[in-house]
Amino acid sequence: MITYSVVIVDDHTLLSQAIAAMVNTFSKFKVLYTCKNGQELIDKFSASAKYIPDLVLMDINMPIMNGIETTEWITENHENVHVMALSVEDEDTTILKMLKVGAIGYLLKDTEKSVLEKALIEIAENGFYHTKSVTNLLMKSLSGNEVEEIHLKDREITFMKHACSELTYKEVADKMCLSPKTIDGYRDVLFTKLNVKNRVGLVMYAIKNKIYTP
Amino acid sequence: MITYSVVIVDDHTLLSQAIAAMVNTFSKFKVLYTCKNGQELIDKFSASAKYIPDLVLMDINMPIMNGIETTEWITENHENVHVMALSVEDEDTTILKMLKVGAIGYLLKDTEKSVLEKALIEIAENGFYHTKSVTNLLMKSLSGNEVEEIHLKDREITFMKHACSELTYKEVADKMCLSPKTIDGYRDVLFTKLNVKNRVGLVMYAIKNKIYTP
DNA sequence: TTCTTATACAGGAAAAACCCCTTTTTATTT
DNA sequence: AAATAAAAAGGGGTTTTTCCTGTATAAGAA
Repeated sequence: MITYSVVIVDDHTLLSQAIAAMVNTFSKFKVLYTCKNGQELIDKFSASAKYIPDLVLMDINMPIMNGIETTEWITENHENVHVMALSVEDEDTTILKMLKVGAIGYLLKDTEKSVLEKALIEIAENGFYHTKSVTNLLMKSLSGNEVEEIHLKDREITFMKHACSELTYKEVADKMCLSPKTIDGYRDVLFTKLNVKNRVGLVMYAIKNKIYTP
Repeated sequence: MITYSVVIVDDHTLLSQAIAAMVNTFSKFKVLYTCKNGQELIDKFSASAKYIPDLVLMDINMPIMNGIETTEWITENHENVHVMALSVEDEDTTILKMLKVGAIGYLLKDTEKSVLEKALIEIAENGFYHTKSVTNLLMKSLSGNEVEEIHLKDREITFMKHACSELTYKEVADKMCLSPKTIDGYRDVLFTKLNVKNRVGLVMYAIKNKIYTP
């Protein structure tokens, strides 16, 4: 019987080790090793071909190099390695971003063991796996409004972080050594870019997109 | 050899099953069952004495009945059951709240398998386990400023949830069927109660304390 | 050089948020 | 029923935010 090699990437060591233990109980799969972040994984891949698995189970929120960047690197450099995203959040845009950079599956962490096994088998044998919620999401995204890229510049991000505080805009301006009117500009640009109506909307966007962590 | 029975409570099924698998590899421990939230656990406890374990590994953020409430119930009704908190967040106040209601240990989810085993053994045999960060925290809390209880009423919480949106206060007033002036009142009371200066402060408090989940 | 383009900044006005203090209404207690 | 406490609402003010439109300036492209 063919066994597929699996690598797990997750900054929560306990979780990754636990999933590793679980995957090892599946007869068709064998965990090669686990990583704490994307950088570690790339280092491994680059070190030797024997560290390159068939499948990567990838958490999205990681320090140093997150799941999206890492998945992008994998699909660009090792196209025969399959990546399945594994995450606690079912935020629409996050899932889409993962699929966009080449993940072929997306599982929420609150799934059953048997579902995980089924997903792994399907990926290994057919090359794809999607939970129903992802399918729905894909349909939503295909039918109509495009999920366009929002590119934020460094200064906008800095401003947004300051906006997630109790500072007034004038105080933010002081911190950034800019005129309050310039800050007005940043804010207005972000309002239209991110499609929000006021500062609270800005704060929510920053939090949802990990620009600011409460 | 004595084996200790363990129950795992976590709404992320995958994680709880994975941890269960891991705990079962520890020779001294045996998982009785897993639960998705506090309510399920209480139902089990109440159903039969054979469902009452020696140890509970408890996640804090759960729907229906969270880790803090559940731990409180356990320590009140089954004082010989030990609870260890298991969480991704190392927010000071959360850890303190857990310890306050009777958890005897606190582990962050990014710990090593071996650390978990050591922790379980220490709890089972000595009845306590604290990671270094918790010890630090306890010292901080003991030396000085008391962590005083902030009691929020239902309407204040409802208001706060609405404040975490792009609605204006006037619109919030409409939603709650109150005069804008009453909303003004709620806001001002919360500002002093929670020691924040503006709406963003309110939003941050709500998020940090899981009153609103982005 | 001239034409863009991006960035920093301004004036002004209206809306919303914030603050303090008072009154009415409703519920609770005695 | 009267006293008291709490919740809801209002008056009127200042500050901040929001939303326009428009200008100066420097850097890069034609």
